[in-house]
Amino acid sequence: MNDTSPAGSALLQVDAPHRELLDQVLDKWSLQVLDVLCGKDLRFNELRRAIPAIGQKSLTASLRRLERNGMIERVVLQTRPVAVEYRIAPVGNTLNELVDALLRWTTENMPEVEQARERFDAVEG
Amino acid sequence: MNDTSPAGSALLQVDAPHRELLDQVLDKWSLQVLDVLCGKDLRFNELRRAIPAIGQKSLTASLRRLERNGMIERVVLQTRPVAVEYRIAPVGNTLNELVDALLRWTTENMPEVEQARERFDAVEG
DNA sequence: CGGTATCCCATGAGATACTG
DNA sequence: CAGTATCTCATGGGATACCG
Repeated sequence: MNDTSPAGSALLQVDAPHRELLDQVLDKWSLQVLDVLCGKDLRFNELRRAIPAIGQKSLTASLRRLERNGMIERVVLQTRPVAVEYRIAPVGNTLNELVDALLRWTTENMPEVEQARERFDAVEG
Repeated sequence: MNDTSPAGSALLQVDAPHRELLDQVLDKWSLQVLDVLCGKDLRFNELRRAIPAIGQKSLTASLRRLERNGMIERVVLQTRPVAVEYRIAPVGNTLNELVDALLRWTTENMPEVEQARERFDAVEG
């Protein structure tokens, strides 16, 4: 690759399948759903309580998307009335490890980020 | 932590500062802007050509956000007419390494993801 | 060249009501 | 309990025109 070739990975382009997958599993709510399910299996309403800010509609959409991509499994327990349990799939666990790495990155770099923000806001203030 | 404690990292909650930082530097376009700038420094219109799908407005917004958080630097070259160059900051480079890890994850798990999608789509068809 | 300003629309997501 | 259906609204982002 010489210095006139286009930089950047094609996998990150908005229409690329890899990028589409990232968008579907790392969206606003799925990040958190995945995270709480890594701790333990939970039922629908337990998830709602674990993530108080989420709405029914968003939780349902997030669960369906994560299930469709194989990150979690939906288990219908044959009780009366029926109960539904969600559990993390192995591949979902590997994704969560990367999310944890992102979280560690934010923690390590937060001081530097806040200094940058102060400098920026001071100029354009 | 026993098995009745709430699962999940508080840092991922929607109003947490760490989460807000992730949202600001990993949004739809910033991911790609960061990526192409990791290869080489680029001017505004060079960035537009490197990311054809991006609009002026989105590019400007993305660059400002990345600059404010210290991920990139905006350098005004004193030429005639004035030129502006954007370059990745060290902290931006460390972030890009994590994004690369995410991309590798998608590549490794794409076959399994596609199988999961087929199973899901076959049932709810 | 490197933006800013304005209008417009599609999507995400909250609130609320209802159902097997 | 575990959703579905509907309405509404805020935000992101595309298109276009203009500016120093």
